[in-house]
Amino acid sequence: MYVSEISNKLKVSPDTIRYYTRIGLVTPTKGANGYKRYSEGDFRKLRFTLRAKTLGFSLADIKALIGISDRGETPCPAAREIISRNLEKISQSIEESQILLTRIKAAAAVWPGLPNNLSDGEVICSLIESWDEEDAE
Amino acid sequence: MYVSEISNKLKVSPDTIRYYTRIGLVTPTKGANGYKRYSEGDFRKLRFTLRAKTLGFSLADIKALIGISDRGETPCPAAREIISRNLEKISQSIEESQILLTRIKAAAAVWPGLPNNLSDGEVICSLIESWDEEDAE
DNA sequence: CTTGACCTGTGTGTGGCTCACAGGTCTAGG
DNA sequence: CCTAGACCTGTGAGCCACACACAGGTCAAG
Repeated sequence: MYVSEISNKLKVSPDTIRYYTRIGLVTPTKGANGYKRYSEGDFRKLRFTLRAKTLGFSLADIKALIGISDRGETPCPAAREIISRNLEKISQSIEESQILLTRIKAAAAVWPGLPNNLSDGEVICSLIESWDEEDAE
Repeated sequence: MYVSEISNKLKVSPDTIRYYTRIGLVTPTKGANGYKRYSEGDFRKLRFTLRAKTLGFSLADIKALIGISDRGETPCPAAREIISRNLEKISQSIEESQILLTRIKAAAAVWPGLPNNLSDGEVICSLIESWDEEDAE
């Protein structure tokens, strides 16, 4: 299989497949015409990669898992650990985003009361300039 | 003011200040010893930058706002638009993260029922291999 | 004037792609 | 046999917002 066939089957851009190849997730052989040729195993690895990604695995994580599998060991314990790490990370980032959202909404609400025009070049935008007086250090 | 003084006052790393300088948010002058010297105006721009960042502004956005302000116009309308764009973006990303979280939890829940050991090298990790049958394509 | 602590600028690496570009390959027609 | 053009390929570089490594400069103490 060539890049385009793989990318069609997996419904991602050829560039994505090429990128995964570049970082060493798969190691296709070179055909006579110089094009990269992917094996069935490569295809499965790439499909695995895309699925793992939807579970929040980083490509570095995935590369490690593939390596473990290639050495004949079962990568499931490692995968389990990554999953639990990801759980925390994502919960945290959701929290942070929600805080950010609250902050933005608050800013937007305060807005109408502030002047648009400023007397000199000292202040860039009064909303933001005057903002963090409450949460500043 | 030198880099270190600015970074102390604003409680960010010197590298951050240097980076902001590199991308042109501020344009300090060069002192006799080759060190960059920041004016009061530079300081205010950098403080503004950090505050705007806590509202989700990108550095590109911020650079544009500073440019508008430098030309003597009021950047508040532009800032307003950016804020409303950010509101949407962040709401969306929160939703996506929550979906991801649900998916991971589901995966983790299914896990104990699946075999750890595989008969051959065909499958990398059965949890993930067998995963997306329900949300596939 | 030397030791050493600290500070500086620049270059490079990060993740996960995406895009630009020059060139190769393949098919249809003359 | 050759050519035109469509498509495909590989590689290099760019994106964001920094963080880090490194060589060298600066400054106070001895």
